[in-house]
Amino acid sequence: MIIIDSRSSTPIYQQIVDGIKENILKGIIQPGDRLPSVREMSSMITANPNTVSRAYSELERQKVIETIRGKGTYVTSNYKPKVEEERMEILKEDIKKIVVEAHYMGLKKDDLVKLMDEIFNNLDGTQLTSTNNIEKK
Amino acid sequence: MIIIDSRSSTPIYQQIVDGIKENILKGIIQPGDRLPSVREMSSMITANPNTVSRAYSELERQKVIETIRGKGTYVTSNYKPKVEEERMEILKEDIKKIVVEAHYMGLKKDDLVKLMDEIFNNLDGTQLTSTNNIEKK
Amino acid sequence: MIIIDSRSSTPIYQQIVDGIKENILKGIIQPGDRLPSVREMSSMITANPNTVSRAYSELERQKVIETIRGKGTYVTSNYKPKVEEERMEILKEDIKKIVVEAHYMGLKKDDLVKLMDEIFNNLDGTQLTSTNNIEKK
Amino acid sequence: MIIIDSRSSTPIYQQIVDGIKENILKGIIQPGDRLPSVREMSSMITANPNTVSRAYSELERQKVIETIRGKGTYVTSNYKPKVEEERMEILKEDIKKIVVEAHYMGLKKDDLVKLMDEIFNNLDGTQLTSTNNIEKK
DNA sequence: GTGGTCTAGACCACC
DNA sequence: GTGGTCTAGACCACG
Repeated sequence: MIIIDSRSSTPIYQQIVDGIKENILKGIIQPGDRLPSVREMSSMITANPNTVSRAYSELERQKVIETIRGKGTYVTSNYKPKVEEERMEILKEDIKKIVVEAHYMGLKKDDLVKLMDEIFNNLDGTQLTSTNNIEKK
Repeated sequence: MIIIDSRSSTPIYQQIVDGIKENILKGIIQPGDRLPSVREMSSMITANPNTVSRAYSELERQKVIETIRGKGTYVTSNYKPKVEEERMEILKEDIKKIVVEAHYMGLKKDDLVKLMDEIFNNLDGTQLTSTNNIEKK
Repeated sequence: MIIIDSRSSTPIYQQIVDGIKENILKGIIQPGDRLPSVREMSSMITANPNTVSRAYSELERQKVIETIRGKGTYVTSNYKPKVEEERMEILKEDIKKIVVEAHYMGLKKDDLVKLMDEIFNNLDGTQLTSTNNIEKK
Repeated sequence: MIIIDSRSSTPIYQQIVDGIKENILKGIIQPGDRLPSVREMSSMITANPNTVSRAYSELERQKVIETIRGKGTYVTSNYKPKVEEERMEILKEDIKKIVVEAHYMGLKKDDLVKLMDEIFNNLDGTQLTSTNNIEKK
C-alpha cells in the first residue's frame, strides 16, 4: 500500500507518515484497524524498524493512531481535527508555494483549481466534498 | 523585501529562491530589472554570500534570472513556462499532501478552495485569474 | 471503580495499583475489606490475570494490602506510613517535575497551589486536611 | 549541569529534556544562549549523539529551544506558554498521583504544601512567586 | 510478540 | 562545523 521512494529527499519516516494518513483518508485503512507491527511494516517496505517506529511515534503524537501496549498500533477511532493557529499558517505558506510554482509552470488559477479537484476525487470524493464526517468515524 | 527565517527548516537558499520568485510574481521586481549583487543581497539579508550565490544559480537554472558577465543579474524578460512531466508530478504530489493535511485539520474542499483563492489574490489577482499573460511580459 | 486506559503509557499494573490506592484513600474501599480475587478483578477490568497479580504483589510489598492464604486479599487495617529516605527523594523529584512543567504552562505558584487544593478536596477532605488519622484506622 | 542517572527508569532523553528545562528555569541557561552542540553534549554526559538529538528534537517541538541551521541550537527568547486542555489534564493526573503517594507516606496537606514551597525556592523564587515574567524573557 | 530505548557508526545537506 | 536521517543490532518492559 505504501510506496517508499528511497531517492526522494523527503525522509522515509515522513513518507510513511504521509502514506498512512493518505491510506486512512482513502478508506484503505479504517478507524479501529490494526496497523502492521513495526517489524512487519519495516520488512514490507524494507526499511529499518527504527525508521518505522519514528513514523508511528509521529502519527501517535498527531493522534492519528494509538498504540496498545503489547498488542499493536491502531487507527484512532475518534480522531478530532483541531485547527491550531500555527498549523494553519504553515498550510497557507505551503499553498502559497504551490501557487507560485504553478504560475511558473504556466498554470492559470482555473488549471490549478481543476488539478486540485482531480486530486480530491482520487482521494475518495465521498469523504471530502459536501460533508465533513471525520468525527463520525 | 525578502524575509529570511533562520529558524525555519527550509534551507535559506531555498527561501531566497522562493522569495525572489514571489516578488517577481507580485510585480515588485519586474522583468528586465537588475537584482542586487550577491554581496549586496547577502548583506541585506545577513546571509552567507555562498548561500545567495547558490540561490541565484538555482534561479538561473530555472531561467527565471540571467547573469550578464560584468554587468550583473537580471530578471529574465522572456520567461517561457514549460510544463515538464516530472515537475508536474512533483506539483501534484505537493497538492496531494496539502489536501491530506487540510483534511486532518478538519477543512472541507470548499474551505481549501476558498483559502487558495485568498492566497491568489494576495499575490496580485491581475496577473493570474483570467488570462495567462506571463509570456507577454 | 477502577478505570483502565489501555492506550496510556503508564503500565496497566501500575494503573491498578494507583487506582486501588486512590479508592482506599477516598474511602470507597475500607481497611479490612476484601478485594476482588485476581480472576474477578481481571475480568472486571478485562485485563490479563498476570497483570492483576503483579499489581497485587506490588501493593502487598507496599503493605497496603495483605493476602490470607485460602481466604483472599484484604486491605491492611493497620497501615503504618513510613517515610523512607529514598521514597522521599523520589517524591521531591516528582514534585520538581510538576513545578517545572507548570511553569512552562504559564502557571504561577498560586495557580499550582490552588490546583493542588482542588485535587485534595476531590480525594475526600476529611481524611487529609487537618489531622493525619491514617494510623487510627 | 545536567546529571544523568543511567539506572533510572526514566529514559535518558527525557532526563535531558527535564534537565535543560530546569536549568533554563533556574537561570543557569538564559534565553538566547546557545546550547552545547549535540556532539558536545553527548560527550559531556557520555550518551549517544542520537539520544541527545532526540532530546533536542523534543524540546524544539515544545518550542523551548530552536535550531539555526549549521550554527547550533539556542534557547527560545520569546517562549509563550500555552495552556492546552489536554496538557492540563495530564498535569492534574500527575498531581493526584503525588497527593496519593504523599498520603501513603504519612504526609499531611500542610507538609506537602511546605515541600512544594521549598522546591519552588530552589528553582529561584524570583521567577515564579508573585509575577509571571515568562513572556518578558 | 509488541513497542520503546539506546548505542555505534555512517552519510548527507546546509552554512 | 552543525543538525538530520538511516541502518544494524541489541536489550528491556509489558501483556
